[in-house]
Amino acid sequence: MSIRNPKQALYEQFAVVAKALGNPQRLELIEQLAQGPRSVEALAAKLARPVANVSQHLQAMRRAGLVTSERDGKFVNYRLADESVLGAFASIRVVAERHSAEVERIVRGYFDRRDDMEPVSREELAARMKDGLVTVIDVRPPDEFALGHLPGAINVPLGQLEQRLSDLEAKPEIVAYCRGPWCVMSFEAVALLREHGFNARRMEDGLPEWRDAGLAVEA
Amino acid sequence: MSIRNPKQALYEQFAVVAKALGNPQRLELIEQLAQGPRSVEALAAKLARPVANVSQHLQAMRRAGLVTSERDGKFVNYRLADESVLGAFASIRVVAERHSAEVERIVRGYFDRRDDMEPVSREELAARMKDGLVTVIDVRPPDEFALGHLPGAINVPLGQLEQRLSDLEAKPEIVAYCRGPWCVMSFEAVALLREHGFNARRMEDGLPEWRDAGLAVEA
DNA sequence: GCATCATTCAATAATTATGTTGAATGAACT
DNA sequence: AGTTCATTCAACATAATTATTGAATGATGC
Repeated sequence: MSIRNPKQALYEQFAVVAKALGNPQRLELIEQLAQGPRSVEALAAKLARPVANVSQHLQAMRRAGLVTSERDGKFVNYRLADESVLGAFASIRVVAERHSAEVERIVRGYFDRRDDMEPVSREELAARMKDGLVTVIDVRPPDEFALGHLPGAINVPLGQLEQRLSDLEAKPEIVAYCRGPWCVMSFEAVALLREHGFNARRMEDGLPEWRDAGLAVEA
Repeated sequence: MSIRNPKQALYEQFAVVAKALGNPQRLELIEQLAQGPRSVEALAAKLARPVANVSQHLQAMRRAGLVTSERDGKFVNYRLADESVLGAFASIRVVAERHSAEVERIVRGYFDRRDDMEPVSREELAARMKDGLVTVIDVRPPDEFALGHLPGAINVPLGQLEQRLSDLEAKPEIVAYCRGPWCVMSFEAVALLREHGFNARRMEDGLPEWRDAGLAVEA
């Protein structure tokens, strides 16, 4: 029976989606796109990869239904198809975190040296923001900040943090966040702030997760 | 990509997991394993694939952390690593359902065909039986079958149908019947057969009506 | 029209994934 | 010890994926 029954045909389609997620560069593109729509050129610059290569990966994701594209002048802007794409990314990350010895090794080796940096959850941060007890800094580059950030957050790109320490208000606590749970910049920011005597922590998640949770975003 | 920062290393690990999900056969194995632990042999039988092939897919999934295996006598039982694997499967399915035109096409085609499960009338069936164009299956329990059935019909109780699919002759069409026009079993039988790629319909009436119409009955 | 520039395409080469076959392994049973 | 049998391995062929390069496309602005 070389006939393909509908069930198998469906599995093939599901596999197409999973395959489109099965590449580190494409996952990185997804994380970038989670910040907002981007042109091919901008993404290529972020990943430091050839434009043609990024374009091909984006097209592969478009064929799988992960992203959509729209021409704007001479640019083509890609964006995530919807939040379910981030959901799939997140659930894959959960599997990897739970079952990949390699992930544990990497995480312990790189992140856990600083795991006294207990992260602040979205909910806790939202509550403390309301009470005005916290200064929130967004350590992402200005272009990403411009496309959306936590209400009241101030943008201090990591590279400028050290020069701008004196600008920071001395509220009881400073919370730094960036692109997502694995984004290194917020770790480095907190490390630097603590070095200079600030009471600093990082938010557990990044802006995409904050937005997906239905919390307010400022533009 | 010769230097690999920890972030990229993590993306690579996430990609390993997604890649392991990016194959229709492995997705089907996951669905089977969702029912409970299974041996390689049992899975190979279910998927109707060579044992060595299934074994390799299972090992690929084990390397990615999706499943675990445990020896039990001469069998090796595989099981899902945990429920997060099903979560990943589900979230991929959601993406596919929302964004794949192909999935929509398959689903619509499949259900439409189910809806128009046009029954075969007694007269039409009798004619097609004479021409040898049709395999007739009686999905009632064996005791009822023994008391009388359509000439040439084979008895395949509904519960055994899935295991005995390979026994079925590949005539142009299969017609299932049971106790009467309101007997659910023939509906289910036809649905199952179509799922597996057979061209199947149900007879409008059951055996009593057939007999009452004066048509031949075998005992 | 013509030049510019972001994006896409096409061709190539290298790597990886997949399925098939038959042999090897290793536990259980006689 | 030898046999059986589920599973795994190894070798091979084929197909798919990926990165790279340079050229083609197509919208924009002069």
